[in-house]
Amino acid sequence: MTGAAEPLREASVDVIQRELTAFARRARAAAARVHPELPLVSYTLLAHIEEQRGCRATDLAAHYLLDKSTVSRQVAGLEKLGFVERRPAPDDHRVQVLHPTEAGTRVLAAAQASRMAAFRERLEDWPAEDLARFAAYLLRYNAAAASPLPGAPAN
Amino acid sequence: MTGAAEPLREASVDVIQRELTAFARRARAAAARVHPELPLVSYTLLAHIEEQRGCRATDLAAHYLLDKSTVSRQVAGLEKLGFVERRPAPDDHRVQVLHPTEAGTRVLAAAQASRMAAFRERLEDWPAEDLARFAAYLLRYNAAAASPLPGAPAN
DNA sequence: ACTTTCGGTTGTATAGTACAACGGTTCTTT
DNA sequence: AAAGAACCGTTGTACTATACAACCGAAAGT
Repeated sequence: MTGAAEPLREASVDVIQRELTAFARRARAAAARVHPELPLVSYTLLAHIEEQRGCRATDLAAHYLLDKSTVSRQVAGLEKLGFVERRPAPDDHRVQVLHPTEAGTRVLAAAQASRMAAFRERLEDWPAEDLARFAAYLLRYNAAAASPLPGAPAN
Repeated sequence: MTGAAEPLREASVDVIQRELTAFARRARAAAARVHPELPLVSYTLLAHIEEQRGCRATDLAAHYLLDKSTVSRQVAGLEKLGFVERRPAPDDHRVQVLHPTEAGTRVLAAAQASRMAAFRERLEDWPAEDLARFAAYLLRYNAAAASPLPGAPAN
């Protein structure tokens, strides 16, 4: 067990828990404010698609821990908006490779820019060193969260 | 302007942006896994109610940047579950002060415990120093995010 | 060939949220 | 004091995000 004799750790974990939760609560509303054009979470998916220069729906589901159906609908939405394009894979007829369209790339760039601007403004007066450490912590935390806990039921 | 001649800052901000977003995406699902009993965001509201030892719905809305109607329904849900109680304010007949019930306090404690456990497990092998710094960064970030940006339209 | 497994879609259900309209209350202003 | 404004909360409606389960077609394993 993690020692009960470490109140400092406990307190830190508690704060982290609380603050990450607070952030999560606000995130959606904030995102909607920052880029109302790109409806939603699709922004993230589109970003991933673009970054990977083409990927399958299953990859998205796996990477973001989303259900297939959710991804399917999100992608359908993006397609209807004309931001992604599906191309059947030549070798495997089951998969369809997703690519951003010209419009998709454009809108994504715009959304990323305003998003970045919002973050930059909030982090404006942070020393570079703290920024770097904060980034590293988040990466580390999320990496741990991504892999299901060892003993978890993983349902 | 934040200097364009600081690629390190940019990179850090980018990572922070991405990772916080990733966290936000997963948070809800994770919360549902950790405490399915307490339907979700309600957990946060209930926690706030308890912490404040009684508060009004409007306070919740203001604090969490939620619409009145959303809070109204959340509270209604919590009440139906028997976790909060409304008491009319003696002085002002418009407001109703929210208090956790016995059951509410109990379930909240349980949820907090399992939530904490999950976080603790994920943060298990972090040095205490890093935990403390991570917590501080999150506090700082959220404090900045809570106050609407100076130039923001705030629509 | 038969059966799994895999990638994706669709049906259905639920949580969370917003906006707009409304009903009472209380406070302001004339 | 009467009229109007501001405030607190609820309800109607709509939409996004999400999951689970059932399904279809294609591919891989036996």
